[in-house]
Amino acid sequence: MVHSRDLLDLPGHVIRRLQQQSAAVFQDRTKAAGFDVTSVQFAALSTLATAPGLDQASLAKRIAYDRATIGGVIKRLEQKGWVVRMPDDADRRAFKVTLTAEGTATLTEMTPIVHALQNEIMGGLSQEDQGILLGLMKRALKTD
Amino acid sequence: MVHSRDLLDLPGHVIRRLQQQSAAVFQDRTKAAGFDVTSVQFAALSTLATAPGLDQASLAKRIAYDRATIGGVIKRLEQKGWVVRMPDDADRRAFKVTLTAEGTATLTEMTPIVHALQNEIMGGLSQEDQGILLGLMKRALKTD
DNA sequence: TCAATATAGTAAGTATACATACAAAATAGG
DNA sequence: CCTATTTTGTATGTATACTTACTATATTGA
Repeated sequence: MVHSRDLLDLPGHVIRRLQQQSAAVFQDRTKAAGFDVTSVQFAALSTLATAPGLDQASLAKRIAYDRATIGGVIKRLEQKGWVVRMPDDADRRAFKVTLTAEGTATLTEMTPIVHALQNEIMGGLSQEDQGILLGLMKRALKTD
Repeated sequence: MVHSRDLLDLPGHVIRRLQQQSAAVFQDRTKAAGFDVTSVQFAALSTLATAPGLDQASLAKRIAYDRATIGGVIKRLEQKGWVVRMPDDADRRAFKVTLTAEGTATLTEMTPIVHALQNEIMGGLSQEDQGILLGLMKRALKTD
């Protein structure tokens, strides 16, 4: 009996499914609006807009990624012409990452679309339930 | 003002973080118990225990993956000796996937550990809040 | 100051994830 | 019965994600 729990009763499984749904909605809506961007790339751009010249390791910490992953993300953002990497004079190991004019413009266009699709991520929940869900998820994050 | 929303106010971002936390807890706890398994592999094993001889496409549908991803997962489970693939006599395109004796034994050992770690995934939430959160997440899934 | 330690970014390896395309096989429909 | 469509599994390519290891550089502490 204890043994026969359905996968949908395991939070881990449901969270994975929700993340899948979230990523799919993000891709659909941004692509439909003419953008070729992932949610990770958006998070990076969004953070860099607030903190221009941030180094990769600090950026990784802010959006909760490891350095290796961020390296690839930045590389692709650079290839798209949305960010540039400049050597940090104060620390020759590090690169300062900054949005380009095009990156800034694209982010400005994308942001309202990304905000608008958030409601869709949580399916048919009422606004109130969405608020409760978001609040609980934030509290469930150990590094709030 | 509308523009300055924090990333943690975007459900998509929080869901991604929660999925990260969930995967990390899963890895830690299962590894500490001596198992080398991912949550996806567990979901596959768990489903195959209920439906022996299921083909890859059907398995993919049940745990919400595409066929390409499941192909790789099954391949790795096969390499570990936990499942076998047999040609389906009724459909020569398909393979019937079944747990081996070792796969069944391992799943039996792992299951209580996986169930036990679920509470940890949702951090410091009370049992009641965990229930509410799980319920809301399930309702948020479009394909409930 | 100088050796021990820590940190930044990269590389390599593994494991998801998904889109697209393909060959082989099954099914539907006229 | 035969063609058009669909489906199964695989292959390829792209993008996360994380671990371990490595080089270059910074920092710490005796």
